[in-house]
Amino acid sequence: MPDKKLIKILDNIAILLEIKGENPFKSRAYSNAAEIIRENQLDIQKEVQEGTLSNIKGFGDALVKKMTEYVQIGKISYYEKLIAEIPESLVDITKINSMGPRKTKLVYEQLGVKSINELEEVCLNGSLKKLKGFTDKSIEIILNSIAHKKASKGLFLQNSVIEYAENLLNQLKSNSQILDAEISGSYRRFAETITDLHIVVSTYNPFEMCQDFKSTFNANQIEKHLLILTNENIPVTVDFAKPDEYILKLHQSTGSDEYTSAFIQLFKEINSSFSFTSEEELYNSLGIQFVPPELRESITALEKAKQFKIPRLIENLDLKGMLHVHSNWSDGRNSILEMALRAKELGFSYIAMCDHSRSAGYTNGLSIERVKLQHEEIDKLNEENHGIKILKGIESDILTDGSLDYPEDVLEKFDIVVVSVHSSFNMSKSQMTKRMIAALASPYTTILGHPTGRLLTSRLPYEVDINEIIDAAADYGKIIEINANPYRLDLSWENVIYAKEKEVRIAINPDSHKTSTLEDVFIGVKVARKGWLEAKDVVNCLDYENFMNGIVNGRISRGNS
DNA sequence: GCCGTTTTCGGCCCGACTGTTTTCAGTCG
Repeated sequence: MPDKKLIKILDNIAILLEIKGENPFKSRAYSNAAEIIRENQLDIQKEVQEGTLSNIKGFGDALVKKMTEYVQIGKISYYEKLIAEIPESLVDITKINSMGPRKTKLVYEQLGVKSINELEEVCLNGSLKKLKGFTDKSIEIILNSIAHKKASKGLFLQNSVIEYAENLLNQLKSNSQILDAEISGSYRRFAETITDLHIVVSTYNPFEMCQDFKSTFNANQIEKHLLILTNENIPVTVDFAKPDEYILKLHQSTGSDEYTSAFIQLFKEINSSFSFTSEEELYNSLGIQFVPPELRESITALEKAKQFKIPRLIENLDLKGMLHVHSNWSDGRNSILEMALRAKELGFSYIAMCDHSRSAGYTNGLSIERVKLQHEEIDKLNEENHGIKILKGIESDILTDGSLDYPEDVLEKFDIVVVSVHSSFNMSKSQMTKRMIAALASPYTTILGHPTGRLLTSRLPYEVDINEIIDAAADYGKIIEINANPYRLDLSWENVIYAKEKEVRIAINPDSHKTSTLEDVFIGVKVARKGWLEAKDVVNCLDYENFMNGIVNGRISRGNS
């Protein structure tokens, strides 16, 4: 388990050095060290004690010395000195859009702004506009970004609480007097972001068990509930119930308010029993079809359940192809073969390498020459036969005019082309929509990547008419991706419902940059389930032959005999 | 601040966009 406090200190040093205007490469050395610890789950204490830290690339004499100090006394004096010089809170300001280190320094020195609230104040009272480099437009961007940040306060990504939630659950389940326990609430429904965790526990002695766990979790007790405030700052409620109440409580605390109140009404009309051994039995007793937790958002699901029209939703095992992954040819960590072999381990029979295209310079995007070399490597790997087929793909930038990033004679060499926006996010809605539709119109386009560009809790989607994009994808017969990166989940499940209505086919893609995140693809399956998708709606549920015949060979209408 | 299968010094991730810039600095992906 890497030391989160240390990672934060290193990241903060990097930003503070940038604000100070130090050598950017010195700053990068610190953020790089933080990244290495995070990525490799490095136990710094162990490395220091065993004297092995200096063997790790990225830790030179200076960093080893600072890490040793941290392990010995729990702090780094270099950092203490730095934050005595520049307020640590300036780090938060650099997270606001258009506020880089230089502008952060400027507003601090000229206006004494040390916090996001103070930044908002100088935006509103007009004093920021007097500074060089700030205009109405940039102030609008800053205010929007602050508003989004405030609105995201208290929201957690599923991904960020999963480890904590499961540990808690295991701790509860390991007690012999606890018969069953499950996380309910918006977490179980797989909401995009959650505000709290709710756990329901089955036991013959609710009140006693509640008391027993009170000290373990350092919690407040209200009757048969425990309220835990965690280090992660996410509020947790643990609800202890007797076995005969357990299923109803679990069910009641899972659905949305709208869903649950409609369900309770139905339940009162029909049922006299209150004790069930499973949720399936509960639904059965009402004479309606079982509704999977992901669908328990609106009463639509309940209506469909009455008509027995809930489809068999897609499951992890339905996926056959891993599309849209990156390798160390662009900004990925692992080689093509490493990515392929891990995908094979996860049960996939084909993988499409989709490294960045040439315009994405910061990602080491592929020049035309390097595309050729990569294709040679893929051919060689396929000849060697590693038990998984490797497809030649690309994630092509959609340029500002909507064109793709290579000439036609290069584009036609790919098996699949994922097209994505990575630049000029601040276009008007109509311009951005037009740009993306132009990309969909290209005969070389296979899949539209992360269609709204949002980053959950940190970046708003760019302005785009997503329904118009989905309509265009339907017209052109193009696929849209559910980008399963836990920060993106883009398309959102609501957009997926609309896409399904329009019969747009979906790809579930991890957009993974290393072997350890290939499993993110299964997070995308949850989004797909929440969007009512079946295996037949998702192109990477096709086996290799059908994918090649139906998607790859049918992609380009001309010159592809 | 890190690194070295030509380097112990001189590179290290680049290029487009934006603003008020008439030749450049800051931000972003």
